Amino acid sequence: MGNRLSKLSANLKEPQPNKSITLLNVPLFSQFEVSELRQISGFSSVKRLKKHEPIFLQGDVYTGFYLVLKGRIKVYTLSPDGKESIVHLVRPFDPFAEVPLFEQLKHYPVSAQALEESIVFFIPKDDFIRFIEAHPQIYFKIITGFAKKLRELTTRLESITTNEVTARLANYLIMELEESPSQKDSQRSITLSMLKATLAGYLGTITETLSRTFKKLQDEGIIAVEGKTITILDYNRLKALTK
Amino acid sequence: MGNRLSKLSANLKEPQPNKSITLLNVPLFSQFEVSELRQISGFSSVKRLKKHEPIFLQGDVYTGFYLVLKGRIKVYTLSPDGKESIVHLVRPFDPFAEVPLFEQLKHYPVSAQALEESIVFFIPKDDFIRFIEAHPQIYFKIITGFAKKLRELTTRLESITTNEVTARLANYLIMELEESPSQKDSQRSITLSMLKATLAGYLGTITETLSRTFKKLQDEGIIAVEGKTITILDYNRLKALTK
DNA sequence: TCTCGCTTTTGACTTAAGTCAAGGATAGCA
DNA sequence: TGCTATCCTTGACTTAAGTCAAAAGCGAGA
Repeated sequence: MGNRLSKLSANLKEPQPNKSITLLNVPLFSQFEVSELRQISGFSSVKRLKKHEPIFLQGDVYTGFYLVLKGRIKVYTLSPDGKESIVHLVRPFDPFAEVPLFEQLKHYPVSAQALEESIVFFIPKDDFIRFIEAHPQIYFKIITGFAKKLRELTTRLESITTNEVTARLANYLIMELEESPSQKDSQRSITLSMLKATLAGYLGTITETLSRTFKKLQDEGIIAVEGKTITILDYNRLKALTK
Repeated sequence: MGNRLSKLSANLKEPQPNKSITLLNVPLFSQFEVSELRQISGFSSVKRLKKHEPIFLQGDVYTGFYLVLKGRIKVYTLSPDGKESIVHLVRPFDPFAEVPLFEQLKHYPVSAQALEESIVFFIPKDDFIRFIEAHPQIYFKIITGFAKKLRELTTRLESITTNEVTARLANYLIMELEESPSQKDSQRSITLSMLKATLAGYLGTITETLSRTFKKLQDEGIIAVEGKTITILDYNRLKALTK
């Protein structure tokens, strides 16, 4: 395993190879052998992104999809009047912009931007289609990934239509807590990887309302907010707001 | 082709076989030959549903998925306090409850009910998994179907978070008009296949608000509402509300 | 360390949509 | 044809959240 990792890290052309950052961690590719992963990294490229750096814009010609290796990516749309709507917040090892591959779209239907300093892996569509044809086992993984996205979206839709902002924020905080690695119950705190305005967009509200909602939860002693760090003081009461 | 159709209709055990109702119209299966379609109908069953008849409930043991052959199906969830949230409105030839197949779920995560008199096709999960394994070509169709659902959900999420009810209703009416077969611009009218309360749920609002919104559009001379029939009087102005 | 610009908070106000309650309309059935 | 249950509409009122404006906080670079 150590061998695999170091070979791959070399392929990713990382100046200071971080062994934990490799395609081996990507569920989409987890079934493949090193030789096949080499093949993938052969036609793909690594991109380092600064905070807030755009990746592609709605309407750009569709050339392929991405995997997040490190950081956080925001996938969003802008309505004609400039209102931003957040479609996904993508975390490490998950793909984004892979859906258009299967829709004969010629252009990206959304925009994407790095929320923090990030590393992504770009996979050109034609090479990937060729790879799929030669390795149809990957279909199942693609389906599994889509199923996960569908579940996430239906849950969000449900939350936005039936809950008020307080419940949606509580949902989000608990989800972050559960998804974030380690520190199960020790230090129950979350560091936002985005502007509060972005979180507001994800929750289907605006920054002022989010600010007031944070304040309300803080006044009630349920959380403590210090800049981008939110500490959960009373998990049970937070959970109770969830619905 | 006439031959194929009649054989299949027989398989569906339709008392008065409607030739247009066959698996041949189902995109998921459109690539298969008659012999394979026979195999599918061999392990599946046809269910005739009365208006408002429940199909399965959230929490029921997951036994398989469905295809709509005729009618309209509502897929929904109920929140603890009884508020209904509509996940999908499924039209003929589209599948529903197929996502859990790929999530190792043991129970249906949603409920489903016929909105009008309908005919559905039930496909048991174990038989279908065996079929998939023997016919991996179907993976691509499944992916395509999921991609379509993902697009629909992101569009709805966007519409619900950035638009007001008037725009959402306009969106819906135009979508219905475009999706409904024939009658392109001749008679521009829509017949709702559901209660107005259900449509309200789909649009992320409530029946009173929907009623007032219908009235507003009617007062402005954009549509005419007579019971479940909505006639579009001024397509351009309706489209302009869309955003 | 200071500044400038961006982010966040706060306040006062508006508004779209939800709630509650009542009255009509309508469809399905006896 | 009439009855009843369900569906839909309307009115009066409340409320959560959005808008607009200003001040405060903060952070990256000079």
